[in-house]
Amino acid sequence: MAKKPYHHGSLRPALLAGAMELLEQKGAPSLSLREAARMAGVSQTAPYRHFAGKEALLAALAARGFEELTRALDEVAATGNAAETLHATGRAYVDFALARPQLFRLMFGPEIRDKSVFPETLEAAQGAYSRLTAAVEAYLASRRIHVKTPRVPAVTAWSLVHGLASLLIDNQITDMEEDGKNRLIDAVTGFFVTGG
Amino acid sequence: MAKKPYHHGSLRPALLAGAMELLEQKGAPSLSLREAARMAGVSQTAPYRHFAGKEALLAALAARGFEELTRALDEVAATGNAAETLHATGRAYVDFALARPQLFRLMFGPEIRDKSVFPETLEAAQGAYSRLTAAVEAYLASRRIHVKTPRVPAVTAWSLVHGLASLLIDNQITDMEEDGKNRLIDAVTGFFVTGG
DNA sequence: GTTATAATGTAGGCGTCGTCAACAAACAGG
DNA sequence: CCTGTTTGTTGACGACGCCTACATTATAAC
Repeated sequence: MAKKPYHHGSLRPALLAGAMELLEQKGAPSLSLREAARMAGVSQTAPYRHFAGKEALLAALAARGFEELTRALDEVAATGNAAETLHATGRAYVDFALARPQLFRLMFGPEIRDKSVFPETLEAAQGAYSRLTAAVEAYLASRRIHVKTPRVPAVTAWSLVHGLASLLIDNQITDMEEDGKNRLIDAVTGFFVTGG
Repeated sequence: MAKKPYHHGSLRPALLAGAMELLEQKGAPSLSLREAARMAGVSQTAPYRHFAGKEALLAALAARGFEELTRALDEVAATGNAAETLHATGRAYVDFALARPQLFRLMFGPEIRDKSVFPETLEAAQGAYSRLTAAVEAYLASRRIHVKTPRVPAVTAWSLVHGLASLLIDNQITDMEEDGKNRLIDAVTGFFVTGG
């Protein structure tokens, strides 16, 4: 029986892993530093050696989330023509939110008050945003549409998929069987490329 | 000096008023029943005579929010042609979110786990949704577009404005002066009627 | 190797919160 | 007036974030 040593050895990753599990089970507000510490088998104040406070731990989780989202967007980035890629990007964004709703809420919600306080989180978020922008730009170029900056179309496309994802995970869209919901997601995420 | 009587007299509205103020200042998670009770000048457990718990109080606030949103949408419902009305409806939705971000977050966020537990809130939410649907339906009719149900276009329009509102109040869209932001909002909310 | 120093973990406590049980005051209908 | 119900109060429980003071271990300079 390995009795536990005074020092954990890799507490920071252990805390992040436990906290990520708690996050996905119960959401950020119900996640407690104390419970994450319990899962790692350390005292309730040990986490403060690795994170400035609860918000800093959440910010680290959010950064991981943005990295995973970025990866998911990259995976569909080279499929078919620009219109298809844009559609697939939107679909991947919504799929990510549906697969990990609590993480998604944390990434975009108010629990992390100012991302600029957490450079790692900010950078990871910008990485994900750049994938969206790239897909929109490529689409515009393929349609020979020229704009000074792609900001307005990028925000439009982002709003569309972000709004759909938010409404879905917050249970605002009800009374649909699974199949109809899938078609709905395809229709909405495709709206930007198919036009009105 | 009127010393306070044992019975407050109208505690329920007083609690709602105080809680609404706290909500808009600090957000739902930081709002405490105890502080609302303090503002009303009663003991910390008095609110339990009028609300089953914190969530029930929040649900009542959310219901008020949906009623105000409904009113705001009704105010722009009869302006100009159907396309203009739809655009104005979207703009009013975003304006509401910007004017009362914490209330907006509460209305659509996860603090109220299941609206069906709070019929007043559910009904108020459906009232607001019906205004959105009506505007979309009128627009489709004006363009002689026939659909079996307006669900897909309604959800599309809703996603667009809801996503934009969410991104704005969660500070995801930065580095813009006020003027540019206003044009951005006009462009995004108009996207549904102007087409891609 | 010994020893100073930094890193990492613990113990205990403060003030806050949501909620519950038990009790007290005021109102309302007979 | 008397009685039952409504509406308040008091006091407590467990959980939380976070703080200070202290203990243990790793690190590295000599």
